[in-house]
Amino acid sequence: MGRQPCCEKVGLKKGPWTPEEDRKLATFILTNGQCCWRAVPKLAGLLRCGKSCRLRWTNYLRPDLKRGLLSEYEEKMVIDLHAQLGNRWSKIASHLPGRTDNEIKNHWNTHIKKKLKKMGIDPLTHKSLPTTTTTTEREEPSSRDEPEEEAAAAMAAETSLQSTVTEDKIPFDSMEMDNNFCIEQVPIIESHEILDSFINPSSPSTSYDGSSSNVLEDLQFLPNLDWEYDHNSIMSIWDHDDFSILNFLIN
DNA sequence: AATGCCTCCAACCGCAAGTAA
DNA sequence: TTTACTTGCGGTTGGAGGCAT
Repeated sequence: MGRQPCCEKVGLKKGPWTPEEDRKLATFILTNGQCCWRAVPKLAGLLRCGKSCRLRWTNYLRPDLKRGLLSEYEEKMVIDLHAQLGNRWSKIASHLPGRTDNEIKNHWNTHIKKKLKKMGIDPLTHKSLPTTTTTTEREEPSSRDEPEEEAAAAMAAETSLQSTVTEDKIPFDSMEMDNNFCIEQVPIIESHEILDSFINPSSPSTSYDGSSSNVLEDLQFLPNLDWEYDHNSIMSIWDHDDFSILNFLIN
């Protein structure tokens, strides 16, 4: 028998998520936690398939995500881990707190791959490309946005980095740092953690315009939930337990 | 200013793996 | 063991925005 689609596709919305859809999904997850994704769109009142909801949450709405470009340090980590693990993006992501497999995969394909090629390193094997490599074999000629000096410096950095890589040991395991974060270990996020990240101004913003200080503002969460509270009011209820906070959110 | 090309990344697709009955 | 279903993963695509001409 053929594989069934993940959901009834007829009448389902595709493409970019709207702030309203984000708000509905986030509200649902806040209220119910992460449960059966297949049921989420129906229960949350979304015309999306469960898969799309899961992806949106894990790649974008999840409050523990970092935003912005990978730091130089994170980039080195990715290169190191890729040398060890290959294209196992989720495994690589599990070593980088707050980063998703999709984000790392995109960054690899758009930035790191090119960088390595310019440095004369094969991004697949992490070994030096043959010196006879022609321009047609490379994806692009040396370009306007990366001067030779920068490439040389990056090469030097990479060389020192590679010296730390061994066959059987990943040189740095970020799970040991900070809060022992690991993506694979956070299927359920406590409501207070979600709220904390939403409310904390240092939390990531969405891509709508990046101008506001938190996701709630970006999603226009407050007005749509008929909240009569401003940011300070939310902070003032912070000492309450989870249940009362959820009631506050829902009612 | 208009047009075309390029880059980036959010989101989709299909398959694999895991799990329950 | 088989079947049906859910979730996770990696490859790919499409569109928005930036840049060059």
